Amino acid sequence: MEDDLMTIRQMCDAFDVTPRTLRFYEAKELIFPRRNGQKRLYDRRDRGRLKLILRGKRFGFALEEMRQLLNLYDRGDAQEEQLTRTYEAARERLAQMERQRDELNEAIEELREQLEQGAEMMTAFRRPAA
Amino acid sequence: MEDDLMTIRQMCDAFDVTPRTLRFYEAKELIFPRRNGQKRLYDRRDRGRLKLILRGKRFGFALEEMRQLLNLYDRGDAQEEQLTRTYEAARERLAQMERQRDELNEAIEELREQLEQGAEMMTAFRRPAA
DNA sequence: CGTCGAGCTTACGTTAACGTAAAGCACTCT
DNA sequence: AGAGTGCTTTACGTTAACGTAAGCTCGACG
Repeated sequence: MEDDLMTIRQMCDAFDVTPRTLRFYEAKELIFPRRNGQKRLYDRRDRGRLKLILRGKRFGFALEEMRQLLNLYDRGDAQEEQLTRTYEAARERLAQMERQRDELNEAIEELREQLEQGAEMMTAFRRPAA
Repeated sequence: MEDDLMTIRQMCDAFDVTPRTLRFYEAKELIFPRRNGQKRLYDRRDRGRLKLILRGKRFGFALEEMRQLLNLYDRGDAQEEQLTRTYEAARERLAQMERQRDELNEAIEELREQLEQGAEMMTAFRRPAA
């Protein structure tokens, strides 16, 4: 048994992405599938990277950020500095997300207040039931 | 006293936007300043609309959405239906924002967990103090 | 008279992450 | 042979909300 390779379609089904997406990530040098003739074949490593990429996206990382983080690991020497950098990138992102959440909460509160005032206006404008 | 008009620069200073932004909003038919020769002059109504626009932006409304909402009011007949539509648009947006906040919170939690695991890895990799 | 500053118009540039043709190869089935 | 399927490459299109640059006008000021 080789390395348990998958075609592009199998990948799409497995990860719920389009072929375009996989080719795009490849063009952006985030994954490096091998070829059989001209067809792409994805191995376990490719799947691992893709999984990390998709997870990163959920966290709001841009693709370019993910590329850099992945490349840090890929030097074979996942030494302290690399790990530290990744860790710090993640902590920074976490802080960003928390700020974003706080702003969102403020906006929600503000809008909620507006709506309450609006509700009063509504009843004021409402004509007596027919 | 007329209607207490302002130049584009005064508007920019007052609302902390660029001239480009005001001209852009005008091109998109969100505000309609009058002209003195070729210079724009903004009256109280323009300022009111701009204020609503910027508030809407904070709430995450797109400009096109704001245009539609503003136009509802502008028919002179701010009747029940118009108010209702605006009210519902706002409530919908509020729901969206809450969903967005919830997703963000999930992502934050997930990332936090990852980071805790990562912290363990870090200490494992750390070599004894020099 | 020259030019300076403010404002104007027109119009292309930016950014991210793909979507969407268009056209061609490689196999397989019938 | 023809048709169909799956994959490929190349390359332009999309979206929002402006940024930015070029070139013109107009009134004021020294």
